[in-house]
Amino acid sequence: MAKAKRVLKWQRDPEGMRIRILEAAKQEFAAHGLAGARVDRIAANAGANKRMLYYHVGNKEDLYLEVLEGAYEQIRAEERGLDLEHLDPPEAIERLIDFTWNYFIRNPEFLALLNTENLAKARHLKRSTKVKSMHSPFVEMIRTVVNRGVESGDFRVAVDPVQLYISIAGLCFFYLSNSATLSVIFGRDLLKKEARDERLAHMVALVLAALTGKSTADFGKVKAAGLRAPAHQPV
Amino acid sequence: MAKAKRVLKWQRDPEGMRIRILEAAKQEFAAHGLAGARVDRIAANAGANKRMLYYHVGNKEDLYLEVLEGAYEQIRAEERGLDLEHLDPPEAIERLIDFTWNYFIRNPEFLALLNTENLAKARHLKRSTKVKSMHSPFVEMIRTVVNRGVESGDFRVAVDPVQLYISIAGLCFFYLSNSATLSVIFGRDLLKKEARDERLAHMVALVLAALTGKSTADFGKVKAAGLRAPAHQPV
DNA sequence: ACAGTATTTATCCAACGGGTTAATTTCTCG
DNA sequence: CGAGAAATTAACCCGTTGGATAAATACTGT
Repeated sequence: MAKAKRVLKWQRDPEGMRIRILEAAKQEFAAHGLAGARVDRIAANAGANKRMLYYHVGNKEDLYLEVLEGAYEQIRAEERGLDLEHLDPPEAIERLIDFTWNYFIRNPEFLALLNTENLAKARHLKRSTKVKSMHSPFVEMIRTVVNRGVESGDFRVAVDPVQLYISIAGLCFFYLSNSATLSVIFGRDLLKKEARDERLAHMVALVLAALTGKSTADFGKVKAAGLRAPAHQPV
Repeated sequence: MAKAKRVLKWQRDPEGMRIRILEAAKQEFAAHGLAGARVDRIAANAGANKRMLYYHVGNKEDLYLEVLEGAYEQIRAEERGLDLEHLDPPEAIERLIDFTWNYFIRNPEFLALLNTENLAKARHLKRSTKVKSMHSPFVEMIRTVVNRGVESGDFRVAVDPVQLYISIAGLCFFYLSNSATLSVIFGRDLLKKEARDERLAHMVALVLAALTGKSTADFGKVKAAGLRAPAHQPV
């Protein structure tokens, strides 16, 4: 009995616990929305007791807001890492689209969270000074790129950077966020590798063609990346 | 007491009841999603007893699916009414964008329902033979328009109609579906009249510029409809 | 080693929410 | 006009769920 080395029933790890809780919450909210999310499932997936959520973060809505803020924080951080200054304008735009597209693919929860927040009419976001203070560098990046493009003659016209930003995001977002229903409607898997590649090529071609006035190879190639529609009745 | 002309407590109206239930359900599901929707609220807003939902339609999920199918049915019907045959290609494309844009504006519940269904990974849509059999005429319309455009020389290149369809829908969908969060991020109301007009002009200009190679007035005009970004830090 | 605090576990509960059962009223048609 | 079917109301049931309370265990500094 002297050897009875005291065996721990559990260890303290507040930081780790908090991280696991927020990660589990992110997955849960992304998968089921705010109303559909279950506090017990979050706790279980975090390997925690339900009480921990309230101890470390707060109630369900606090948890949700924290997740949402974290999601914005993350994308803003990655956006800042993208420097388009040294690229010539068309390449910069392509890089921008490529980044947006792949960020969305790598972080599907982000798309789901945005949809959930929009279902709530941005009720939480409005109260978050944190998010409102996190400005995306993209609009300014686009503005300078477009200006440079117009000066160099690469681009024919000036475009409102906000509109262009929303357009690029929209081209990527809609395809991915709605891939489930679109895949059913069109009767083909829009998320498989070839389909994704084809989509990226199309988006880049579309935007660059509009800006430069010259059609790039991909946009023009009829056969390229299966730009042809399959011979059937889609919707 | 002989005069006691029997006063009715309620009247029978199965068809009307069914319609009111489905309408109330559409609003409820659009406003709160599948998990957030409340059966009692649907009943109340339909001016009915909760039992009526189960009597006329079925359980919550049946109700949801019926609403979803109805939404697809409606847009398909309106789509068929749009004939692009007699327009020359650029005008046809503009008409297409205009229709899509305004349909989404007139039917915001449709956007919300699609988001809800995608959150559910299209689980219900997959089981709906009804929706799968309703083919949108748009892809075929686009195909012929693009072909005509290429032949006439209006368009420089052939584009996959499916990609173009998704792009047009995406440009409209994202802006409207995410207007709540975007409005907060950009610090301005994206749904007010001027903003909507500006957006429509931008989308038409973007797509037509890409297809025709010529920049239209709106796309080029720097001042037009406030294409200029406001002088501040958005996002 | 021990007192005090931080962290975690173990239960509990009241309200909510989907769905059901049973009674009531209206309508139809012979 | 009256009986049976259709439509609707009223009341109830019961598992789920967010949240709270209380007790236990692990750390930390002295």
